[in-house]
Amino acid sequence: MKPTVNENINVYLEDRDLWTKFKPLTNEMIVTKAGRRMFPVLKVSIRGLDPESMYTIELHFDQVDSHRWRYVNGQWQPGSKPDPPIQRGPYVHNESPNFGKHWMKDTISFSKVKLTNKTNHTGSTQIVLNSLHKYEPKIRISQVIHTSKRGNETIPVYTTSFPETEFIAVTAYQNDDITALKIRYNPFAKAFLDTNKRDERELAD
Amino acid sequence: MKPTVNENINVYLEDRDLWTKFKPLTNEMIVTKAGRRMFPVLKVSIRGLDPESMYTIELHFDQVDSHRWRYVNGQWQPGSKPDPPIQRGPYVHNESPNFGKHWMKDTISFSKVKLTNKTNHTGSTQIVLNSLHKYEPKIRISQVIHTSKRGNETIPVYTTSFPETEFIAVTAYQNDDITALKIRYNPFAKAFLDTNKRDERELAD
DNA sequence: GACCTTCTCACCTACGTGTTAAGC
DNA sequence: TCGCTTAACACGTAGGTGAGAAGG
Repeated sequence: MKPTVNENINVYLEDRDLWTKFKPLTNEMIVTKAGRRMFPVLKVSIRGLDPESMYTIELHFDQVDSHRWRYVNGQWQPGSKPDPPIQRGPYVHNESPNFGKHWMKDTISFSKVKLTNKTNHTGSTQIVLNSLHKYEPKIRISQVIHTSKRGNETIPVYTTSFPETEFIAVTAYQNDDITALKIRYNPFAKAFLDTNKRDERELAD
Repeated sequence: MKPTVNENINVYLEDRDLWTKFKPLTNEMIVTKAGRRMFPVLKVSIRGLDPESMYTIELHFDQVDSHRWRYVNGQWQPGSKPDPPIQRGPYVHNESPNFGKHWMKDTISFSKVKLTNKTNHTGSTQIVLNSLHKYEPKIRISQVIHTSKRGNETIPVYTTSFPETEFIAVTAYQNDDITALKIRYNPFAKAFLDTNKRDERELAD
């Protein structure tokens, strides 16, 4: 059985307005030992798959250059040489494998992926990145073909990436403007939004 | 392609010790408008699947008799005639479809299924039951066969049920002993466990 | 009245945030 | 010292409990 390579596959980035608020400031994503979720969350919608065929969807993080970056005087500057690269598998979306009609039904969210700077992770949700290196998320769609009674083939049929979602991995935020945007739009950081509002009120008194 | 009907499939109930605490008292499960999780949670481990074949796993609730039950003087008594039966689809485990090797890797938990007494539900996790009727959970394993470019067949290959997990659906607990067991073993009910302990301490003072 | 259902509530579990101080 | 990382923390989101009063 041959893969149904559909020439009409398209992957659309959701929440593009939000991503474009971060992009011009150079976005940052926290990495921790246990793993930290991304914010904004990467979400896509997909069209053009064969509804009855089976697909697996993966998220990669491509290192976009060969620099270790430094934040100096409010500016990101490329350093001399990068840390040794990390070879790790991609994050496989937790609803994989599934039918084309499933993937096209609703927006696909990568909210469960966790970014970490520690190897030796058992969980399938953690992805290891080098801190202070620049990455670009990439989506790969592969078709799952049942070739015989004893095997399956996973054949890439589409790959795309989103420049708007580029970021530098950090262990603590460097740019205060990035921190402010994270607090403003991430519901889980509402504690700090309320504090800011209270401060404003106290200043007004 | 023919289904790989494996004669060696076996499904084992997990947490059997916990279930057998409830069984002799006649277990009860709450149904609510929004849907209520089961406790204990139904968990199984599966062996004997073909690792490379694809399966879907479903949970049914078989009505085990034709009675509407009543709790009178600390005893469950069968009533005369049951309410009209509800015809609804099964709960499909959220990791479906998936490979045999995936299902056999870890214990499979049905923690997300929610029991309700209201029809007209949009969610795929809610299962409608008749209150005061007796049910027995049943697991069905079906193999997914890609028959052609434009279709899949889902063929049942194994079905089993667990007498230990039988229960009567209720809108409020009838038997205080059942309530006590739920509080004792369900972490989400710890508030009431602490209250009991505090009461005991206050009595001791 | 008796029986069953519904709703609100306090109190938990579980975990996602940036902050801050300490560590290296 | 400086740059970066770690761990504890307060404070949110999100949602799972039975209790108890009210409703039908």
